Order: sequence, then C-alpha cells, then structure tokens
Amino acid sequence: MANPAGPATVDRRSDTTLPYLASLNPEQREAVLHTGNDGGRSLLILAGAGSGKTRVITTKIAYLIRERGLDPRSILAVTFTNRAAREMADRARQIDERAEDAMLRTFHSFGAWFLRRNGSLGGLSSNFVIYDDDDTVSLLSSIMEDIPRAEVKQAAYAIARAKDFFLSPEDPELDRIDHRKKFRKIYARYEERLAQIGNVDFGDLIKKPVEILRSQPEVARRFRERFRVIMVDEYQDSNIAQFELLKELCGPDTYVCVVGDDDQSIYRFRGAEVRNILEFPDRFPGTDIVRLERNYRSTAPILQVASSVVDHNEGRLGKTLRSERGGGKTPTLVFLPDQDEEAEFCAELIEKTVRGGRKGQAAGKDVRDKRAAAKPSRALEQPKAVYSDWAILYRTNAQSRGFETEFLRRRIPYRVVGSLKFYEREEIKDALALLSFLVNSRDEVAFRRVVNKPIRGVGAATVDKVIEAAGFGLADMAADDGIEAGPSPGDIAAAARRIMPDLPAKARGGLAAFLAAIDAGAEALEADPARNGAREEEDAGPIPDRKRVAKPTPKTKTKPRDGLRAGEGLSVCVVTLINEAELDDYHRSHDEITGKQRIENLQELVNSATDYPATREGLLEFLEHIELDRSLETAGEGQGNSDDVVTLITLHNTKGLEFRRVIITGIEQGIFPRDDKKGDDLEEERRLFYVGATRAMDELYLCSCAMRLMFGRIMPSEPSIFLREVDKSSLRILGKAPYGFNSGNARSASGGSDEGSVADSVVEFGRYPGGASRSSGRAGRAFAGHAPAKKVTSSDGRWQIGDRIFHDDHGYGAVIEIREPPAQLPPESDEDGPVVRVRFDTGKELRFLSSHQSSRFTKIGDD
DNA sequence: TAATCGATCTTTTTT
DNA sequence: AGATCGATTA
Repeated sequence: MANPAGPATVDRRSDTTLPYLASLNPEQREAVLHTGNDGGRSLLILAGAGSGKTRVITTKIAYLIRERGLDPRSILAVTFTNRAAREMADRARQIDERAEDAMLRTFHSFGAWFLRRNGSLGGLSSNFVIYDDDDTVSLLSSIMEDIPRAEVKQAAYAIARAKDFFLSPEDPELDRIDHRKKFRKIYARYEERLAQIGNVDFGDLIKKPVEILRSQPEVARRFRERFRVIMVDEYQDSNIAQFELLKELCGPDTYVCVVGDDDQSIYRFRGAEVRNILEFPDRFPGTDIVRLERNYRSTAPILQVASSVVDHNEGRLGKTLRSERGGGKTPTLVFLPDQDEEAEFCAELIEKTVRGGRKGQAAGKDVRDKRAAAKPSRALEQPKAVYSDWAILYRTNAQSRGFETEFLRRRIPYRVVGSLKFYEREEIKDALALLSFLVNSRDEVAFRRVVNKPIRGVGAATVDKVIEAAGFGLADMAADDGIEAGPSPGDIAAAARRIMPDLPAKARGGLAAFLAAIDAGAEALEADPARNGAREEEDAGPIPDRKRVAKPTPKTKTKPRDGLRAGEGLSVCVVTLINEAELDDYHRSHDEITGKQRIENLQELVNSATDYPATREGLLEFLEHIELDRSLETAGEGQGNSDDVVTLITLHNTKGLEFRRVIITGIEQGIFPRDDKKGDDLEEERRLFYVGATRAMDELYLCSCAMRLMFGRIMPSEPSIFLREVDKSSLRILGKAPYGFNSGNARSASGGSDEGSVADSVVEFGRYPGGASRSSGRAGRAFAGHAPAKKVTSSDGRWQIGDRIFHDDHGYGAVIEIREPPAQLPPESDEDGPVVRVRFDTGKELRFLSSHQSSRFTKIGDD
C-alpha cells in the first residue's frame, strides 16, 4: 500500500456532505481533515481544556477509515490512562464500527503487547509478569541488603526515572538522576536480576521495545509498515522513553498526530517531559499546528479563575482559551476553620442543591427517583440537581477520608476514584504472588513472598539455598534468551526439587507442600491451543482482547461463608491455588474481623478471574490486566448501584473528566502546593490547579482551611499562594479571610502589631474572627443551607449543652453544640451518633462523637 | 524463629 | 493517626 494517508491535504467535499463533521468548528475540522500530503507530515494539536479534543481524535480516526480508506488496523492511538483509552474506543466506534479494529491502548499496554510478541528478541520470554512498584522495591531490597527501606525506595524511584529518560546503567547521562557510582552499580545489578527472573517493570514496557526496534531493523520495518497513522493523546505527559518509542515506530511515511496542552502537564514527577510537546515541531520537521482555543465546557468566570493562576507560569506556549458559554456563576472561595468543617461545608452544599431542590418539587419521593433521574435525559428535562453533578477534588488521596466519613454519616452517596488500595492488600498480593510464580517459576520475589506463608518451616536459610541452587553464578543467562524449552536456568521450582533430598525434614516437607500447591494450580489450567508460529502473524492484528474486563465486583451475591467459591474459567485455578497453598486459612486465622474481610477480598479477586479462560495465556492476561489497570472505584456504602453519586478524586485523576459542579479542597500552603515546591515544580502545581478548575462546567468552589490535622496533630494552615494569584474581583468570598489576605501581599501587610498574637504555634480562632466569635457556627449558617438538627440534649441522653468536660490534652471546656446525624433512613447499627462540639477554656473548639469514650475525655460535675 | 511492643518517622501526585 | 522499623522478649 502506497502512502495511504495522502495525497490531498483537505477533502473539500467533507465540509458539506459529511454529517458527522458538520458540527465541528473550523479549527476542529481542520484538525480532523489534515492528513499530511507528501508522506510523513505531522500535526500538532494544541488543545486547551474542554476544547473538544477527544472528539477531534475520535472523529479523525473515523474519518481516516471512512473517507480516506485507511485500514483500521493501521491506526495506532496511544493514551496515558486506561479510562481515556476506553473512552476513545467507545466514541470512535460510535461514529464508525470499524474503529473497533484500530489499536487504541495506553503506552504501557502497547509496550506489553509488543513485548509479548517480540520480547524474545531482547532475551525476554513471552510469559513475563509485570512488576509493580512494590515488587520492584522487594527485588531491590534483596540486592541492597541491610539498607534502610527508605533508601531502597529512593533507589527504586531513581531507577524508574532513569528508565523514563531512557537511560541505561552505563549511560553517562545517568548522572542527571543520581551521580553516585553506587547507584550505577545498584541499577546494573537490578537489571541483571530482573533479566534473570525474566520479568519486567513499568519502565521496561517502554524502554525495551525501543531497544528491540533499534537492534532489530526487521521488526522495526514490520511495525512501520503496519502502523501508518499514529496518534498520541495527552502528549504533554509523555516522557523521553515514550518519545523515543514514537520515533522508532515512525517511518518516513508514517503520519503522526499528537494532541496536548502544555498547561496541563502534571506528570513531571514521574518523568514527563514538557519539552516533548514544546519541541515537537523541531523533532518532526514539517509539522502543522492547529490550536483549539474554544472552550465548550466552562463558563467564562471559571476559566478566568483557572487562567489567572496558570498565567503566573513562565515558559508556556501561551494560548487564549475563550469560553463559548459566556457568563455564569462567580466562583466561590470559602475560608473554613478546619478540615472537618470543610467536609461539613461540602456536604451541606451538596445536600442543599440535591435534596433541597428535590424537596421543592416532589415532596414524598425519595432515593428511588433520584436514581431514575440520574441516568436518562439530563438534557431533556430541566437540569435537575443530582449527586453526580458534584466532584470533590483534593491533592492527596489521604484527604478523601474526612469526606468519606462525613458523607457516610449523612448518607450522601459517593464513589472514590483512584486510591489503589485493593491490590496493595497483603492477601491480594500474596495470591498474585502465587499466580505469578505459577506463570514464571523464576520469580524470586514471588517465591520469597509466599513460600513460607503460612509457615511451613521453610526459613530464610532454606530459601537462600534454593535460590542459590536455582543458578546464580550462571551469569548472563539473559544472553541465551528465554526461548529454550525445559527447565531453564533460574527455575526455582526445579532447583527446589533438586536439592530437596538434602534438606532437613521440616524444610523438605514445607517446600514439598508449596510445590504441590503450585502444581495443583497448574493442573487446573487447560492446555493452551498451540500457539507456535502464529506469533509473527499476530503483529498484523490486535490480540483478541478480553473485552471489557469486569472490575472485581462479586458476581455471586452470596457472601463466602467459609471457603472461597470458584466460578467459571480461570477462577477455578485461582481458588485451587489459594486453597492448596492454604493461603485462605492463613488469612482467615488472623482475627475474626480482619480475617473475614481478607477472605472477602480474596473472593473478589477470584470473581474477577472468571472472565478469563483457564489457560496459561488467560492467566497471563489476567495478571497483565491487574498490573496495568488498577483503576477501581470504591463506592460509598449503602448506596446500591446507583450512578448518582458524588465523585471524590485526586486532582491528578481528574484529567479528562468534567463535572457541573466542582469543589477544590485543601488549597493551602504546604498541601497545594506542597511547601517544598519551587521553580518548575511549583509551576507544575499551578497547572494542576488549572486542570482541576477547568473540570467545572457551571460552578466552582475553592476551599481553604485555617487549621488542619497533620501527622495526627492540629497544625495551622495558610491559604495557598495560588489563591493570591487570582484576581479578587473574580471570586465571591465566604467565611473570614485570614488577616492580610485581601491586600496584595499578606506577608508585608501582616508585619504590624497583630503579628504578636499569632506568634506561637497554636492558632486561635481569634485570628480568624469567623471562628471564635461566631459562637455556634455563624460561618456555617451563612452559607450552609440546612444544618443537621440542633438539640439541647443529645438523642442518646449522654450530653446536654453546657456540660463541663475535661480533656487530657486540652483541659477544661464545655459542650456548646449538639448535632444529630440526619435521620434519613432508619438508624441502623451505625456506630456514629450525635456529635458534640466542645469549646475549651483555651478558646479552642473541637468536636467529638457522643459515644466517644476515653480516659482522656471525661464529663465532670454532672453525674 | 516469630510475635510483640515501643519509638520513629511519615504524606504527594500514577502508568 | 497510622505505618513501619528494630529491638526486646517468649
């Protein structure tokens, strides 16, 4: 096929006759229709937030297939998140079914796909497992013996960065990452060990394909022949290694189209290189540039606030984002005393719009019609306020907790996006280690993790013996690559069998039991259909992907009473393995509550395996999926399966999303931005603010607290410098601004006599008059909609307003307020109950659960 | 050899 | 507050 993308640059006919192009604006259309003419011309789309970028990409894919007759299989579109990849695939398919056959993947999943097929050329067998950061640290700590964990982690981080920058242990440039000779050595050793084990880390998924493409011209040729069009989304987040990969995939005829926004580059910390996008036209000569500067998402006042912060950055391409929507509600900046009130404020704000609005129109109806209202036709009816309009954004995952607590208490449905704790749980990692070892018996990390769990009498001494027998000292087995059949050097299982007779009885028995479990797991797998020779062909088409793998949601509603229940497919193998290894017993035995929880988690993992075939190949896919897509959403409890939920999400995770109403929380110095950020890092935080703010369609709220619980201590908190960078006139300010905030520069303004009162570390409410003087929540009432019922006596009879108390840390105080949780649903066996607010004689105010019992907190006088 | 208790940090952000 | 580390102990 000669240049499939050429020859004409613009298809005039398209303007009028192609309906799916009709609704594009001129710039968007230009971006879609641009195909480059004399081979290899490239396109850089600078797409501001909310400018219809995804639409352009998906339409372009469809256009290339439909109007330019391109084989869908020759299109490669790369994104950075699985979510984006999925969305892109969905939307492209909506325009044209054939887009299904285009390859839309994340960079990393593309890398994995590549390596499964061509890894052997780089000494990698096709059954590698992908190590996550934890595994990497484990491996590294076996190399760096007797070195504090923090340092090991540091080294792991440095190695990951090195790979992001496409630097090998020998590379002179490595000094940029870490100049110590020791580091070079550690890195080299790590690479050696990883090769021996036959697994890869995240960085390898990019770096290794580049190396193979460079050393194997034949492979490179094949790939360049296959992919005629390559698109990269969120190009500003690409790193050097990814740039190299892109370059290697490009032949003289390849049409490259990258899309991005330098103002949304927020992944520098993991090696993203903004210069990739800034210098793209230099690296790909003959690049045309299209700017998408019309924002269809946000109102003008929201964009105004977002831009005013990022405008303080230097070294940006600069663009003017215009709102196509025009005016709207002025964004609100709220000053709050502490993070508890922040959570309360958010909750009340949301309740006011959702429940309040509902009450007005349909008194008797409840949750059920909320669900009905959530999904269908928001556009048709009057925009009804729903929970899913709302998103709460924060800088660190840890911040989600306060909101979760508050929302649970008030029965506000929510989901937490991100926070990958599920796969970090001990029992899950253990099970995965068993599976990994089954797939690759050279996996020392997995072996060490589970061989003696539960205790089988296989101690450290035995483990070392086995590992040694597995063939250390056989240097450079990477060289004679991994294609050999039979027991390969490094095979730990084989080594264990070999030396078993020489071991003491206890160790021998334990080891045998472990190996028997692995064997049982292997037997639960069916033989793979022959897959020899097919490999080369497969490059010509995407592997038959497991469609839309279900997230680990139990299929069977029945809770596992005792044993794990296998469903279909691969889950049989997983259960067998766990049972035979007695991993379930081990975790069950911990203690009643956590044991039960752990078994449930294991059951979830088992359930998620049902969608995979019970073959080695299926197992590999399962593991790969888990490593590459850990996005899980944890729903707020008791919310059923409703889609109508508030979203709790980190700022980083919001990229590509939009919500009608957004609250950015914790906009305080030290948190956002972190106080050690300066220079380029500070600029990145500004961009993060920009990303967050531009998620909002209709309403934007910014929260800043005067105090915050950090490391278990209450610390004073200052408003973020970003808040000072916003023009005050474009904000509505609620709550009491800290002294000096309204003058341009707080530092100089507060240099006067007022300073004395805040000299010590404890900040009294006095500094924020909205706090101390507001008695029972003036600030609250000012903007808080309906507060929970307030009472004189708590419903559990424990407290009355005026009760005197003593607290070990805070001294004497009195109850000044009692709040009952809103009684929406019948009070279940919730441990939460009334909340009492206590003002201590020091002037400090704190709140406690009524049920809170502790020797540190006692009622006096009364009783 | 392993469990347990105190002391000592810790907190980014994610494929 | 919570995790993690290490030293002490059973």
